[in-house]
Amino acid sequence: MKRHYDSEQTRQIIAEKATQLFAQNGFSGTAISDISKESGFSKGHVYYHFENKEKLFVFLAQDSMRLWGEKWEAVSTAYPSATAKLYGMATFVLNHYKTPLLKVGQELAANPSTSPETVKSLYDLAVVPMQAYAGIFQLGVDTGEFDTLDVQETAFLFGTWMGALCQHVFTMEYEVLHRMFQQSVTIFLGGIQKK
Amino acid sequence: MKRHYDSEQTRQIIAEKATQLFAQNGFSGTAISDISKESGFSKGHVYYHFENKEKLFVFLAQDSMRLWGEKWEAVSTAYPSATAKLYGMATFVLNHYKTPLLKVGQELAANPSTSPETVKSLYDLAVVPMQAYAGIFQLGVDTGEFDTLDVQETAFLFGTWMGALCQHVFTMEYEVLHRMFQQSVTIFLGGIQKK
DNA sequence: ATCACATTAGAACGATCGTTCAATAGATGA
DNA sequence: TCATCTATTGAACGATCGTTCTAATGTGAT
Repeated sequence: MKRHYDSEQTRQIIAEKATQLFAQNGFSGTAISDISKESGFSKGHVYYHFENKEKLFVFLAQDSMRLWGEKWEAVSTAYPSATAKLYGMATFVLNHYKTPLLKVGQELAANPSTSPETVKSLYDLAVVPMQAYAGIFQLGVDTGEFDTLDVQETAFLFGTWMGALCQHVFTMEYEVLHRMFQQSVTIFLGGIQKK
Repeated sequence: MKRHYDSEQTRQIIAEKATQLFAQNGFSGTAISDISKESGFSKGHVYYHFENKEKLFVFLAQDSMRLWGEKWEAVSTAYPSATAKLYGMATFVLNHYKTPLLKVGQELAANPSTSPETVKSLYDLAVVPMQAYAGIFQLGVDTGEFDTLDVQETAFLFGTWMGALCQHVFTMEYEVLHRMFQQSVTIFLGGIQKK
């Protein structure tokens, strides 16, 4: 049962361009007409694939976050220690910077006219990276690399910092930003490692 | 030469409500009609005081940033060391959280349709807090409290972190967030203090 | 009381937004 | 080849946006 044209690919293209635009210009800063123009398909066709703008965004955010989690799961095993994992995570976050969708999600969730289901979906999304961070810190405590610490709180603080650094991805050079990420981890580790 | 009604106060009210709305809902997420509704004055009257939306925002951002700098200048002398200043700065940032306008400024500056003068003005704005941060780190290096470090880079990293924590000001309780700020400074200090 | 001017409101504009829908074009199976 | 279904377009909608303009209203000086 083959597709007639390649509708699946069309949907993919729209999704990719939309992700990029949302990440760069925010939710209300991105128009369906922008997505249409950038992807090369008509405005009406976007609605053939996605019910509306909110649902489109939620899908993209969920999808990119799910992919993010899977990729990290696959990569993380290569690092031998919690300390190495933390440096690896910094580079990983930088290289998979679709996480800005989380920030844009905050914008959407904060808006009073956003539907409650959407808000709920968006809050649930933050769980994915937070669990990944928490896993590293729990490991570090268990192995004795890190001081005893509140794992959830530390994950929250680390995640906040990494997410904020991501925002500079459109205005700074990769090399410079990469050094910033590494430096951040070094400082962070200095604050939680066993003396 | 007194004002007829109290136009100065009117302008102040509009500015305050607008600042709050911009900080909470972003630039494109805030409509002039919102500002009108929230301040209690007509939409047309907003344009009596401010030329247009962009100029209004730039004014608010510049004004709040200038005030921020002055207040910190006045407060900072009370702290005896760079370490104490850094903890004080964290509380200060939390209590004067209008800094989110900086984040909103990024949103505006990233939008291609924003006028170049506006973009320039917004970039210049980040200088204010960055200098305040850099001052603390320079002091710490001079007094020997901190390890030798790149002052500008460290200020950038610290500022990024504090700014990101500010974003939670609308969704978290003050007490909890305050502990997060303090904890962040503790971790950060652990990474830069002399061993 | 009246005049001039500062202050405010509110209607109206063109543009753009998210969304809907009827019509078309391409592919498939009979 | 024809009918059917999917994929796609483009026009059109009502709402909302930033902005402008005109008219009304309050104030201080004369």
